[in-house]
Amino acid sequence: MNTLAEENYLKAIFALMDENGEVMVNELSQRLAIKMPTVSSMMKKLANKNLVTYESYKPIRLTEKGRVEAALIIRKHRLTEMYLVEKMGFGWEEVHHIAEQIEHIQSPELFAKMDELLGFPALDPHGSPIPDSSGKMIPREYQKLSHCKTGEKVKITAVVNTSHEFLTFLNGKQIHLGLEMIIHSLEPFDGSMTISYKENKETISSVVTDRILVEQL
Amino acid sequence: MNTLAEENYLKAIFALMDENGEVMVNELSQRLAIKMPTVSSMMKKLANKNLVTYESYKPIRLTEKGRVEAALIIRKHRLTEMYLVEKMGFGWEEVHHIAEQIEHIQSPELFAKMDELLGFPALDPHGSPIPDSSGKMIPREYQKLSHCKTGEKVKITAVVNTSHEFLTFLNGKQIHLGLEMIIHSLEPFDGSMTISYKENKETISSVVTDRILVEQL
DNA sequence: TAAATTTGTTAGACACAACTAACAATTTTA
DNA sequence: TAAAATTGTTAGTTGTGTCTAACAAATTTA
Ligand SMILES: [Mn+2]
Ligand SMILES: [Mn+2]
Ligand SMILES: [Mn+2]
Ligand SMILES: [Mn+2]
Repeated sequence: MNTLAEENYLKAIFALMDENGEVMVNELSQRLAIKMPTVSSMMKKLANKNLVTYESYKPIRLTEKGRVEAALIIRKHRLTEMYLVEKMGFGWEEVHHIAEQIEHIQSPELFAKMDELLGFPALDPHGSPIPDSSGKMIPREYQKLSHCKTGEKVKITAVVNTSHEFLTFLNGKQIHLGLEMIIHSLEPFDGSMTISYKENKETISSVVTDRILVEQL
Repeated sequence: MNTLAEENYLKAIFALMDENGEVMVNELSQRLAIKMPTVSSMMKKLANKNLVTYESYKPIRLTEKGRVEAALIIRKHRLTEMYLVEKMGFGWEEVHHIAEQIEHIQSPELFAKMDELLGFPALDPHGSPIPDSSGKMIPREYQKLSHCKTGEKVKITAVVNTSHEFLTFLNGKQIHLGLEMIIHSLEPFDGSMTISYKENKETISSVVTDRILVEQL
């Protein structure tokens, strides 16, 4: 069994591999807010447990075993978030920090029950896919809203960042998953975008459009 | 904030004070399956944090602060057990080891929500009182079934031991909270008791009758 | 290519929470 | 009350996961 610290490293490596392909000690250090020497020595430990491949000064990669263990923690995280929103009435902005703790609970029964009560959901409340119980995850190939062009009609399928502040900002603008919108204009100078949806017309910065994933309608 | 280890010590001291009044290093050591020198040094740490009173070779007691912190962990434990049984469909024999982990989750919102969804329950699935959010717990002074006499009619109000094995044993005999029974006979030699309830007539040992709490009807 | 910057490792320290071995105090029993 | 048993402490060790200081390698910039 892996420790709490090990589990958090695995999850972070998984996310960084997803974003950038390979992972440097430096990146992992910043992501986890843990100093490089600590990360470096943890990588030796994880390599020893055959969860990552790692040689000094070379990039880090999850092994297949490591990838599956990371995916199963992410599964617990996302099932929990979905359960908290759908069955307990929490807002999508409230659940991440609770799931960050519950993802480490050791109880296959608990997560199997959540899964069952939720009807075996494919996505979490932020639109991210929930890995199956063997660790398989269907990758989402949606595009960033920031990459869309004027005149396009799109539907929000996921958000990239799940911080309380970002999601509360979206709540304030009544922006949520499934929302359909038209791109009115795109400011070339700073990438800010004017969109319309329902009765709203809003201008949002590229900081926001970079964190929203959409599908073309 | 207290560590996981500290929280488990506080809970154990609380339970032992409840059972025996005062707590010896030895008892705590056995209860937690942690060697005495470790317990001894932890007591210094907890005394330093003003959670217990402790002097070498003297019995351990929780301070008022320690008592409240212990009660709040027990509150989280029992709310969780109740939630798992009432809202998720677990059996009363399945929930203790899950609650043992979830009791350490730091999220007032999560437990407030459980409490609300459950309608602010006073008792957990094993009949134990749930402390309120200020750490107050109404003690319930039921008597052990083993102390009852032949001919008495009683109702089961709580079970003392919440191990999977004990509760599964009770399930097998269709014994549950709220069950009313008549004491047919009591064997003086070994304390075994013959009881009848519904269509059942069973003889149960004193190991069992010691762990069942009842009220007189 | 040489210097500067960034990235990473090694070495040594520390806090926490566990352990064993040895010894000391307290309580029970003879 | 003396011996034995039980209970508890002290001292020193271990493993985990963090840190800082110092140094080394790799990459970027001049
Ligand atoms: Mn999340
Ligand atoms: Mn986590
Ligand atoms: Mn319990
Ligand atoms: Mn616990």
